[in-house]
Amino acid sequence: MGRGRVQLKRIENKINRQVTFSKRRSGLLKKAHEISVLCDAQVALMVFSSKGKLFEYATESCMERILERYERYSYTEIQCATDEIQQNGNWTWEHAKLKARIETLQRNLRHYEGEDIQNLSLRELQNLEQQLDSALKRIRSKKNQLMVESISELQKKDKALQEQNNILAKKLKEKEKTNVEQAHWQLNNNCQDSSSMLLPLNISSNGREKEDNETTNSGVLLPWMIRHHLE
Amino acid sequence: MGRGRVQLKRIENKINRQVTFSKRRSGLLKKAHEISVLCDAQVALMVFSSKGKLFEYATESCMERILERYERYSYTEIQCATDEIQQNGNWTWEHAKLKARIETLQRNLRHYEGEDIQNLSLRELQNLEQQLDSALKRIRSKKNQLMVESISELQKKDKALQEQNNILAKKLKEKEKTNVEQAHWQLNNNCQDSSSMLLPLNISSNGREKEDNETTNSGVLLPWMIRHHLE
DNA sequence: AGCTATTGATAAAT
DNA sequence: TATTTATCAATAGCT
Repeated sequence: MGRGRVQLKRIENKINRQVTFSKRRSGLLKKAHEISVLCDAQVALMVFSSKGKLFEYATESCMERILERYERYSYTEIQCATDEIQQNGNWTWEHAKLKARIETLQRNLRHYEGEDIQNLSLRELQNLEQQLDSALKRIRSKKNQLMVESISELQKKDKALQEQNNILAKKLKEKEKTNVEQAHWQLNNNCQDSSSMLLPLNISSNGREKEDNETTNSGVLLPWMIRHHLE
Repeated sequence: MGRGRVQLKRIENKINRQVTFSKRRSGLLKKAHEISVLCDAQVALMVFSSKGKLFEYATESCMERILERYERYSYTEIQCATDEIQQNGNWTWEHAKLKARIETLQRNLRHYEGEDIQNLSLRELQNLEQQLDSALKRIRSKKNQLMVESISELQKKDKALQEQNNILAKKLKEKEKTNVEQAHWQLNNNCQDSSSMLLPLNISSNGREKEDNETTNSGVLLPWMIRHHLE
């Protein structure tokens, strides 16, 4: 849609990004509303611009109820697990502790995200920098490892497919040869119309390779498409 | 889009509604993802089908953080809300929510620290890398800013001290001159022992500069030594 | 679940 | 920011 295909990656030009955001945002809100009306669904949508401004949509203008429903959906299991604690009693204390812990974690997280760093001292910034730098190194190394694995797996698959290909091509050749011989034989013996002679079937390398790759890909998940161990 | 214009009202035919829901839902999720990538926005989307099944999308697979951000945006007075809850007595629910949040936060933190990344997919690793990289940039920029400020402040102080120095040196010179004149005067008038004549006091630039710097530093905190606004 | 004819969304230009 | 226009994308109705 629009003058040219769009790459799914961050629009670098700031103006364009802003314009696109504005357009797509209204489109998204519209579609959210449409599905909610057409299909009788409950929808909640929150969009934060890169500048931090919030745009939201909620079916029947009731974000609250939908969020509650979402939380009910998500936390049912945990709720059961903590039923026991309820009887032990000191809820207020427990609650305060958890809240404090959350606040700390959130502050740390925001720092790791490079946000809310206005009030940090040089020393704290240096610690953060060091921490992030080493984390980044580890993550890049892991990413690299995954990619290397993925590549070697693909290469292995590629090799296997080529071999299979060769075998099939060989078989095909033999078959053609047999057909030709048979045709000759028929020609020599019966002297009939030669229109029944078959052209070579078009199962040459290109067409089949593609097909094989497709079936293979849809059947096997490459390492980077999934979590290694489902949680 | 499609074979005919669509009325914005509930689709009565159950089958059609179900099919349309399925199609539009995937379209909506796709568009939510697109705007989030293209425009660098944070998006959270929840869709409940009419049968109550939940479908969701969240930028960087982290619904929790976005919901928190939303709540921060919407209710600044969380503590008031807490008070209400306390009286309503729905402790179990609240407790479960807090615990889940802590768990999520901790997991995210560990990821930001480059730990527990064994089970992440390539895509998740890439998101992490991007996030950390941009955070690191911001932190380094902030650190740099602080250092530059600090340097310019020191330079300003340095300049002021040198001026003060010059003034003091000048005054001293004048004083010496006066002393010499006085001595001469005494000498001429009284012809007494000259052993009482004073040597110039050792208050030359080197010694005093150091002293001044020390007192100044202990009195004024440089910007990078403190949080700008104490929390 | 696939397939098209259509409508809808939107990127670029204004 | 709003409008226009040329294109691409989504999807309604069929199979």
